[in-house]
Amino acid sequence: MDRTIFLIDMNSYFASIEQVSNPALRGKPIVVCGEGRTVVTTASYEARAYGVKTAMTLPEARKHCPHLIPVIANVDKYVDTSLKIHKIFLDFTEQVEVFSIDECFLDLTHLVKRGFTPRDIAVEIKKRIWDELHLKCSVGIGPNKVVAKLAAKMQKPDGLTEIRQEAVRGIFAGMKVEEFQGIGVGGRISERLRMLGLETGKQVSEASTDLLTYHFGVIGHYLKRAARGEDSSRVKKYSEEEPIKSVGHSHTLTSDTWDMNVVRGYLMMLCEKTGERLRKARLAGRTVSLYVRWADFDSFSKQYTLGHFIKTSYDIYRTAYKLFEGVMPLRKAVRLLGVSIGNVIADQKQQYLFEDMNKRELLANTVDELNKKYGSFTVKTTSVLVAEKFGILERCGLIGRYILK
DNA sequence: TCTGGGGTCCTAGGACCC
DNA sequence: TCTGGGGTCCTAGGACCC
Repeated sequence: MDRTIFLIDMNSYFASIEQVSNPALRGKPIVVCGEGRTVVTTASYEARAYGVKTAMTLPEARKHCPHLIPVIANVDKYVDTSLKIHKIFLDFTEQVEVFSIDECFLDLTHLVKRGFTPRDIAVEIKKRIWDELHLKCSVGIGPNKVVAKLAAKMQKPDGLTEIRQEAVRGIFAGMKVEEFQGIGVGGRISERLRMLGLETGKQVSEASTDLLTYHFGVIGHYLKRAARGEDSSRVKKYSEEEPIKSVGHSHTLTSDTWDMNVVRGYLMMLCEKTGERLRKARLAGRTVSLYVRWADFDSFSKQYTLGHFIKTSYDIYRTAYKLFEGVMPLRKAVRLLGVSIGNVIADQKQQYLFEDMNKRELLANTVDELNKKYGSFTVKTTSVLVAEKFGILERCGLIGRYILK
């Protein structure tokens, strides 16, 4: 039975939202980026015309376009806009699977059966997104998710590409393996496929399953099918939300450091942010991971699984710091620190009254509530105060934005 | 101012239990 | 006493996605 699957990919998403909300940025070459030692997250089409690309460093981007305007990312705003876009999709089908902040799969088989053409549905969805949010998107249409995903990449911006079932085999057979990027075939895999003499979709689809599974494990089976444009996975319903598996934060220091005070300060900040989000999601976890990238870009991760679930920033910090002690004394300067908590479960206890919580949880919750109401870091726990003492907030570029409010 | 930040999944080896 | 195997959990690293 033929299905009609859409992949809708928002064009230059973060940059377009910034241009919609600030008229002064419209028609200008802008990039959305982070703070400190950062790279381009999204470039507007005006900036792309100069050769500015995602993942470029800011100085590099400026070389291409000297009058480039950098805008600091405001993720809350982008999430908010995503929810509005999802609402539009839900008017067409309940099978809306969120693939990323700017991409969704939609199963519109039922509308096609009722006589609407895929193209007309796509035009209507694009019109609504434009009318209501002034944003453009590319729509890829195919008989399954893999085909829809590749179709969406074929025309940008403001694209609309439909690949019919009868055309799938021919199109996929003629594609180079590098063009499968985005459907689970990244740079490393396509490179290894090439080394095996498999350069096109046709060659991969005709390769022996034994060869593919020998070199790629379980991915081998998937590769052979994907290279033919075959995929039977269904589009999930919007209500079937995937449970969160881990929550974490990482940050590249403004400059490499040997200073343990700076390391401790950053770890506290990261644990504070991680804990805050963990509690906001009403979760608790028991595996704490530490990620360190050294100045020479070498990196390692360490994790520890506790016998009980934790959720306070302090408990996360205690474990993360213990992990860090395992690499002391430092042999190289630290470039990046990351903390995450996994093995998470829903934390029912939080629905109980305050009196059920121990003092530390009560404090953490109260701080979170106040910060939610009045802005991040309005109320500071001791760890943030210590971080502040060592100048970490300033180094993070946070001073003035939060502390002085 | 060379190289961000948020995730997920897979693998291989070791510990431990039956 | 020696040897083997299955299952599960954990760790560290790598690949992938946007």
